[in-house]
Amino acid sequence: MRADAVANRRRVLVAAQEVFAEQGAEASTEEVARRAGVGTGTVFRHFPTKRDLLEHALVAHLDDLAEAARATASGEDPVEALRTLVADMAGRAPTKLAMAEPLLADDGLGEASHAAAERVRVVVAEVLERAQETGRVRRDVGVDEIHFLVRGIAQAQAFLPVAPEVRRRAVEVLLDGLRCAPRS
Amino acid sequence: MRADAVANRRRVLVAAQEVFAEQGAEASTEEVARRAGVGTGTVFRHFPTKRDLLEHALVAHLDDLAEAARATASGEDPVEALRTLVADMAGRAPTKLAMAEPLLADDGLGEASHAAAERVRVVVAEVLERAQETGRVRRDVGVDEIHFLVRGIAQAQAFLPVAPEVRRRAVEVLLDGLRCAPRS
Amino acid sequence: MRADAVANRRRVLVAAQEVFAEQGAEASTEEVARRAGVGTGTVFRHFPTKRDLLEHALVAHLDDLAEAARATASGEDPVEALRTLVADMAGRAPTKLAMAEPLLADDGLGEASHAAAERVRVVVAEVLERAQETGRVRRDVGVDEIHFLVRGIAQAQAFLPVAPEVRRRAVEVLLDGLRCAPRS
Amino acid sequence: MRADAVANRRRVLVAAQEVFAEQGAEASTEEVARRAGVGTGTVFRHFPTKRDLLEHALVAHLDDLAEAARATASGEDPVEALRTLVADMAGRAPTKLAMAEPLLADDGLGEASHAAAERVRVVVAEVLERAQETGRVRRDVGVDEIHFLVRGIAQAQAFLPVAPEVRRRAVEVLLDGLRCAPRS
DNA sequence: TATGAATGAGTGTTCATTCAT
DNA sequence: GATGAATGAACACTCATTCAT
Repeated sequence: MRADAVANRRRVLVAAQEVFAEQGAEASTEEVARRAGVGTGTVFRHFPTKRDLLEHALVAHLDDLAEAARATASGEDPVEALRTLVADMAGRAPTKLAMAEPLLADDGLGEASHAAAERVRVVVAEVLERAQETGRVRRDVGVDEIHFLVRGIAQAQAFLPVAPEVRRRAVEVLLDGLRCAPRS
Repeated sequence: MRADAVANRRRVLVAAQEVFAEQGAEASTEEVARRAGVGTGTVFRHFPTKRDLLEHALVAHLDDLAEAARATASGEDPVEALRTLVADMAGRAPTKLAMAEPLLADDGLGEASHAAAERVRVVVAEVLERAQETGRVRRDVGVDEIHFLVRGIAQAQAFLPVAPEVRRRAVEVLLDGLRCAPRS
Repeated sequence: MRADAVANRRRVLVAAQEVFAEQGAEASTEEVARRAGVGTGTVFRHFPTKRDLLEHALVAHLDDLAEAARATASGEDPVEALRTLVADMAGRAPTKLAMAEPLLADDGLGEASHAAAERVRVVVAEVLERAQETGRVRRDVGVDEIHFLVRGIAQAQAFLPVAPEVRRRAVEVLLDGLRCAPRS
Repeated sequence: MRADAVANRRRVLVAAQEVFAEQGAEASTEEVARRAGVGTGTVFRHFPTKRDLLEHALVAHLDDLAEAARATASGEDPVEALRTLVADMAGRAPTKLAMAEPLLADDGLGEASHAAAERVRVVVAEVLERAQETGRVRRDVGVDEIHFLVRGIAQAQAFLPVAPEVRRRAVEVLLDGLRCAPRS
């Protein structure tokens, strides 16, 4: 693939994430093309169906997330890192969901998405384990439960905007629930 | 309004809830009309835009929820009632969201929806308060937090199917978080 | 179906035959709509896919042909009627083929087309039999052979326009071949 | 023109005949390029419009046909050679028509096609004349009538598949018609 | 009032053609 | 000269909305 084609592909993916985040997955491919500064034909050359476009935009999004997560993981106090990561994932999730939902509703995520999701999962697992090793986070939950709960928090924000202090308290409830040790 | 008009209006609303629950809000108005056994013109006479149709279907849905909540509230042990209510809301949430999301994405919910949501809120508040009065539920959360968290749980299930035991543990974390008393 | 809908349906079919005869089956549905004086949506309401439009235009065309054939059959000398019918079919065939070819290339003719073609076949069989009863037309050919040869003559005209006297002589060869009795 | 350019031109023409024969003239230029193992740009360098590509593919096809006809003409009994030639032309005609039809529908064949067609015509005329000299083929038909009839037979087979015996009898009728002498 | 036919802008997608590499 | 990426007009088809019956 030529250098300019690579650049265009990248621009289309960036534009797609923006547009889908702002307008949802029903946004027109033409709008994505306009935002990327290319013709619609170019979008379709790189991503022959809208599904392909959504899927690859999702992959790009997940890869960004994984990279940010790795940065978070590397420095802080493990429990604090977990908190930061949860917040970050919650913040990005509405965009992620806008892209993932139509895929799920139509034959499920593809291979590329699953692979990218797995890359995210690996980092989250690492952060979680290190937090659990401090003894300040209960050990009977794993990455799946984290993902599940974070997803929930995230999606809840998609539903009517929520007052910041409400969200903060809700997250506290969640984090309190995560702390040691499960009481009956 | 004539009696048959009233009946038609009701049938359209019931059909709309069914159709939107099954196919999402992108379902065509014609499908709603077909399901209701009326012509599309009749649907548009009662609800001049698709937005109106979605909004009133949502109101009907919320009113059903409020009624069910009132029934739940009246009998059981208050903490058990809270648990039941959470489960019920979680079960209904996907349908609710299917209708609410496009409204939120386009100028927000209207007055009628807010009023209906408020009626739900009143019942949930009552159940929560009685649960808190038992001392077995932390007092620093209110209806908003409950709604927020429940919504999250509900929506999280819409996102990739989740293994039952994962969900169970996640709900336990949430409920643990809700119990007295916030630590640290 | 309402009276105006019936009228529109008829106008669309007439327009479709004209347009497909002039421009071939690749003519756009929008052109058909324009010619019929309706919106594209109306065309698609009556004929949900282009295939449907082609198929029903073909049926209308075949029904016209059958009716004309019946008129031809009723009066003349049987052998002359056969000659007239062959000429008429040859003249109409290019239009017929324009519509039939894409259908054949994509899953074959549908039931309605087959039924209409059968109605034509019945009339042609009748004319042929009466011509054979005069003893002036060989008896070892049937409707299928007639159709096959006429189709050939017809399609040959679609390929480069042919000088009239060339066509006349070619048809004479064909008719000579049809006359009694097959030699060696 | 450089040697590799000449080679590419030839490969494109061969690929074009294959592709148009298989998929019809609506096949994309990109498919032709892929089959030829070159880029689309190369196809368009040699044949600036699709019309040019079709026209030159047709010329190549007709030149192949003329060569084959010359071989046929050289050996056999003249009447048998005519029969063989008719069969060969009928077999190739669908491919020829696939390329010729869109040209005819859009401004007619160009000069190069006419020249190539004339080269074919010369060979056919020769075969016909020698057959007529045997006295076993009527003298009032010329190459045009042969072409016309053969084209018809060929195209008729493109239209709904025909039972073999129907075709055989139809061809007999045609050949009977060609034999001496025209009866009234 | 109820109906469902008509409308036409909008969507995803294809493809001949152009042009930077 | 060769390449294949970019372009955008065109197409089949959908659907919210209007309006004649």
